[in-house]
Amino acid sequence: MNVGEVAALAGVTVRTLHHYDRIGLLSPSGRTPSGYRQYGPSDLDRLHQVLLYRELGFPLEEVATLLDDPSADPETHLRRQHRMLRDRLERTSAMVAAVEKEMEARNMGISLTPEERFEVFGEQDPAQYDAEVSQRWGETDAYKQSKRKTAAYTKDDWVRIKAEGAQLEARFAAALRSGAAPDSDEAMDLAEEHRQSITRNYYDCPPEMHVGLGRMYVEDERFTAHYEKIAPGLARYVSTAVQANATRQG
Amino acid sequence: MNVGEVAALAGVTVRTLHHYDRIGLLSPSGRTPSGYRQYGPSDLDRLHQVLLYRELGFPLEEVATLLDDPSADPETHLRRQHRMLRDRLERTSAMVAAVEKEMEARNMGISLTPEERFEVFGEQDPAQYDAEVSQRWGETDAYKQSKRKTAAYTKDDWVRIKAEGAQLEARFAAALRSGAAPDSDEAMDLAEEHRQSITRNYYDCPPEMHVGLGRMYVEDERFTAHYEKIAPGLARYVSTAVQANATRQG
DNA sequence: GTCCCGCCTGACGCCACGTCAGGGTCAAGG
DNA sequence: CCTTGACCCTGACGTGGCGTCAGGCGGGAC
Repeated sequence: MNVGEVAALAGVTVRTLHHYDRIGLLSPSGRTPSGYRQYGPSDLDRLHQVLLYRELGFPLEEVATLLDDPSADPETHLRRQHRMLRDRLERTSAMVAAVEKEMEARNMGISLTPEERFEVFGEQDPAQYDAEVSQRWGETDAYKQSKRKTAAYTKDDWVRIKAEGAQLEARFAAALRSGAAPDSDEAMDLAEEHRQSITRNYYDCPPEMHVGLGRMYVEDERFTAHYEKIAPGLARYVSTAVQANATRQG
Repeated sequence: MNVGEVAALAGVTVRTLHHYDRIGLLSPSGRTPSGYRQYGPSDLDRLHQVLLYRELGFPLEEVATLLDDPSADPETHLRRQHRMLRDRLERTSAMVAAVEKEMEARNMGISLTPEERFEVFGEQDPAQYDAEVSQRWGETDAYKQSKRKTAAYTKDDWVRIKAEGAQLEARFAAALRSGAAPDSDEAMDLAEEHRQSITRNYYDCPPEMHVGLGRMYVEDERFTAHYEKIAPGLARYVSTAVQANATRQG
């Protein structure tokens, strides 16, 4: 793909891609003989990450160091992005609430105190995550070692986590074959186990979010295919069990 | 208040306030004999608006024209801010969902198409609101007249809307005095009427949001006072009725 | 009086691009 | 085969929204 196509796809300008090339943040993996930039799939991956981090307010230089850090795998980035996006969601809804409060106050002829109206503009600090951890732990050797260790851990655990997932899927399939209803205790318990394993291994996944994942298993053909390959009807079975489990909990 | 205090309150730097003064976006209403900037309550109001619009991505120059537009009263700004913040909320949760999808995909060894991953970065365009209406209506005289008319309307209707609100509150008070339970049909109907009047006159207010407002009536002392002045116990009565109505609808 | 903090006004710097300028490239159509 | 128009290239300068000194005045606590 050449610049124009990538730009259109990603919703940025050509100039932006030129800029990212110049500062070494994202250089296309190839060039045509005539000098045209040629972007490959891996470049798109990287661009995606760049745009996410940019959206989250990181300066480009920091984005580069984040993405070039060899001790940080894609999962690390996704988890960080997820956490920051959820923070932002919270902050935005606080602002929505503040504006609603102000509207209602005006509606009733009440006026709010300045402190109140400004409180939503408090600390945000985009780079607080690195800063925070550096401040708390210092850039000591212990901290660095722990960081390396965690990175190593993740790689070691990777196989185990994958196996754990596969085993759960197998147990789901067994339940399906045994004729247990998707809203039976057995299926719901499996769903709950699934949710908890996500929370343990990846990110905090409350039942509500879990239901969203479940929906995706039947709505997105590739996720569906993944389950159907294990046992026919499994995608819908898991999805229903997840939903039943969430209802049971709520 | 002098710069430092305002800066601390609003969570911005002194330099920022200097800048806003220089470009004429926010000049303090007074100066001490020695030249110190003196900010009054109205300056804080304006600063609040400025920060909201800035947060929403408007360039400062546009913020100035928005806030200096004599045909736009505070309610107009609040409604616009509210709408844009809700848009942003939607967009952010879409991004959260996208990241979750990606995590889940990786978890299952599925890879997403580039289009899919970039789709959340589609159009956003901060100034789309003005642009949109200008494009659709053109900067014609008809458009300008309609704009003036709406502004005039709002001012004319203001009295009616206020009266409508007061009347509703009186009917709530009557219901309370008559001994009707807050979750009686009578009270819930009043609550529904309240919600619909907000939707008609101010902003779209689904039951869920309405419950939030109701909570505020008992949690914020000034809102409570407003209702208690009409009839003792009215704040909690209205709040409960609103919640009952939302439950009935949901 | 003096010490220190806070305020003032320039003036320069920086980031993430936007916006020309001047010129090569590529594919479709005449 | 040549033109035409859309697309690409590399400088180079401009811009918005401040950050960051530098040099100097104001003010109140001791």
